[in-house]
Amino acid sequence: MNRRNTPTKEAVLNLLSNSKKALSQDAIEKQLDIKINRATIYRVLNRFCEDDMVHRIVAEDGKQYFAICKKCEKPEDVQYHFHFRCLSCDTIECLQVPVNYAVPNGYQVQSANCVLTGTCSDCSQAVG
Amino acid sequence: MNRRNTPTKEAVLNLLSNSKKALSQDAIEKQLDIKINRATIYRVLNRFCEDDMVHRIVAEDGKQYFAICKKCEKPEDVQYHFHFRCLSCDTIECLQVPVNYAVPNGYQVQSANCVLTGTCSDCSQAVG
DNA sequence: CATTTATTGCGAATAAGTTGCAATAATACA
DNA sequence: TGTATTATTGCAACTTATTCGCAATAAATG
Repeated sequence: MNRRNTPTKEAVLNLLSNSKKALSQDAIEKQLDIKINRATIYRVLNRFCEDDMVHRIVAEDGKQYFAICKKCEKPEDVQYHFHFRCLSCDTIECLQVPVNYAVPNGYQVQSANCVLTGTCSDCSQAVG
Repeated sequence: MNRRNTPTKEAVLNLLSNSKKALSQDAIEKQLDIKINRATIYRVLNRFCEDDMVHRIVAEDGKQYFAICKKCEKPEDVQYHFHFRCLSCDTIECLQVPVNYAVPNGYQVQSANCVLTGTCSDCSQAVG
């Protein structure tokens, strides 16, 4: 199952690389210049996740969001970080805030999905 | 919009009260003795959440799970806590582990949804 | 250039959750 | 205790996110 390079793959990866926010399939489809099928976008994203190039966030709305962030490049340092969902501008971003936890004996953690929801700094300021 | 007491409401509340795990609508429907419509269960659960009797967790599977836990009784102390999703026994439970975070300036947090996924203590031991 | 097979598009399927509407039943009050 | 008010319920239909089967397309390899 060797991976192949396709325009689709490149386009999605570019978009994610240049985005400061985590993107949903929906958002990706809208922002792409080229028309790519919904199912294809999901498949490309799922492959990225399998290959650990991208991480997946599930927000309180139950939707999946995808992000590449600088911290992902040094996973030893900050394996899991908080995400922030802004209800005002409806975006999700990676925070430079590590997730610290100490689970009770016997629990084995394989992954963490931590999302804080509220108003981001941009939108908080916009009020004043 | 005063709340009324109904058998449905009581049954769901009882189930949640006696459950050590967070339950999905699906699980609730199955565990109930009486047959209650899917939509009704959701409406009852949503009302519980509005009234702060129950809290809602969204897991990595994108599904909603509902729980009453002791910590919820003293929300000042431990407002947010981690949840644990066990892939082995397919359950979600509240951990007595508080969520600590320090968001950057300007961010306003309204809620937190933090789920750790892996193998719970029961299932970890089951291997040996 | 030909072969292999990963990738794509399409349509349909699945699953979670919500909504409109009419019927039912819990509460308040005469 | 009977009646009016309206919260709650069941049903069916709808929405939205995500996946899947399948045939067609197009990377990679040699």
